[in-house]
Amino acid sequence: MLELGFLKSNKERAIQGLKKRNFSDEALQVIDHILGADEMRRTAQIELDSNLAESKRFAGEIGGLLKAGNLAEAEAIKAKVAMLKEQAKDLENAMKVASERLEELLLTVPNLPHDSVPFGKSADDNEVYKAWEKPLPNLATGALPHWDLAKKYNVFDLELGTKLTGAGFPVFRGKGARLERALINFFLDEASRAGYEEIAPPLMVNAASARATGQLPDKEGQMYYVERDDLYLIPTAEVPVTNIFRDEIVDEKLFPIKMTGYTQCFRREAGSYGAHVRGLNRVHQFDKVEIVQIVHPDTSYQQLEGMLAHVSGLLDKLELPYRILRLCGGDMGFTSALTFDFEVWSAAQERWLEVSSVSNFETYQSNRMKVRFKDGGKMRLAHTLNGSALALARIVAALMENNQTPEGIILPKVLHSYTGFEVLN
RNA sequence: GGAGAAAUGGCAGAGCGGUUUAAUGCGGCGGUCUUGAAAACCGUUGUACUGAAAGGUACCGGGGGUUCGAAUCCCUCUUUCUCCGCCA
Repeated sequence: MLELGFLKSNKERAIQGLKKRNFSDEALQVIDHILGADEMRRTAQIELDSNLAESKRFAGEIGGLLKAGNLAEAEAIKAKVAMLKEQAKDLENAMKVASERLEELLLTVPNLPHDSVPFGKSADDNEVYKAWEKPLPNLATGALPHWDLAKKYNVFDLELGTKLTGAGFPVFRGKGARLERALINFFLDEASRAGYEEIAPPLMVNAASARATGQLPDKEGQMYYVERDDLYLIPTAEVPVTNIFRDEIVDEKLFPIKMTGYTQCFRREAGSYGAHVRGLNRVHQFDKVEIVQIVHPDTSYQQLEGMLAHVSGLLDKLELPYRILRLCGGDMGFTSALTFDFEVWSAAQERWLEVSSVSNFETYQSNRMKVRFKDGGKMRLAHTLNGSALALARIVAALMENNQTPEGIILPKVLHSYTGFEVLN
């Protein structure tokens, strides 16, 4: 969440930022409500503190009086303390109410967009940051979309997934399952080579973790929830991996902290229907390798560049046509300050598929998470970043469609040693 | 799942109702000494909120209670360890 101190001294900048996120004048009042709640909390605390200080002083005096055998005097002071305690109860309550309101309001405010973020209402307004300059693959007539190819070559089976679980849970089989495993290993190896520590995290997290990275309360409806144990299935490895550093004071020398994790990701995708979600375009469970960084604030945008280069490198090696978008204020995630999306060309569907989202959250997550470091004796919040590198399902879809031939699907060279075969047929 | 034990600062570990402003040791940081380092010695060393500052308040796993006063007593939850059961 936004830092209260920042809001207090930069109200106008906050308002400009939220306007980029298309906040109405009415919605912008949340800032004033926050500042008001803070004021109330402070007033209550100042009174409460002096009340408690007085009680404490009296308690010490009583100790002395009792030791000296001055019972009458001690009783008189006890009566004073009782009165103070009555008042303290009210003050404590006032402070609690104000604090809770403050926290609640802060949670509803998204991150402020970076200066470079374009204005816009929807995905249509995103800026093409890096276009695909070379020609797109030219498929022969009769080329099939990946869901038809999947049947032809037994790559994955959606009907079977429906039988086992429900719609949106693909079952990969044979060479398809092997390809899945190959891509995971390839992505993890590339991330390790780039200096990311490999993490194999839990696939379920508690509410505190989900709140820290911003899934709660904003995306509660998008996560699977295990009520019996009060746990959430992770929508991305970002959640457990970033939370490794929750409530940690990090030694500045460790920056940049780079971690990668492969996990299956679970998303309810409530409200998504229609042709654009066919096949692997949108599923409830998919494999993804995520890269996460926790860095010094001064270097976060430089590190973001590095992450873009890393993801670009993966797609180059997979020989897939892609473009990079800079998301506009209306399409950015709640917690992000700047997000670049990678989209891969899916030749038979003739559309771009999002395969990676790389973001700098600045201090938005670290403030919720309390990831800090000491900067010359002063505590400062670190910056957090993450990106997909990469999400598998749609990569598989694009590889299948773009590389289809009458003999089968020709896999890019870089995968051959991982799959043990060159043609998926 | 059952029985027992435990949870204190970066770590180890004392304290078990009233100068706890949490002892002591280790580690960290600064200094003296040294050509440099080590050793030794001296000093310093948590977080949050609040305050212009001095200072104040809270925090000894979480929550609640007893008391004028709680790290210390009581209740409750959680976690860890040991043993038993079950099990990949």
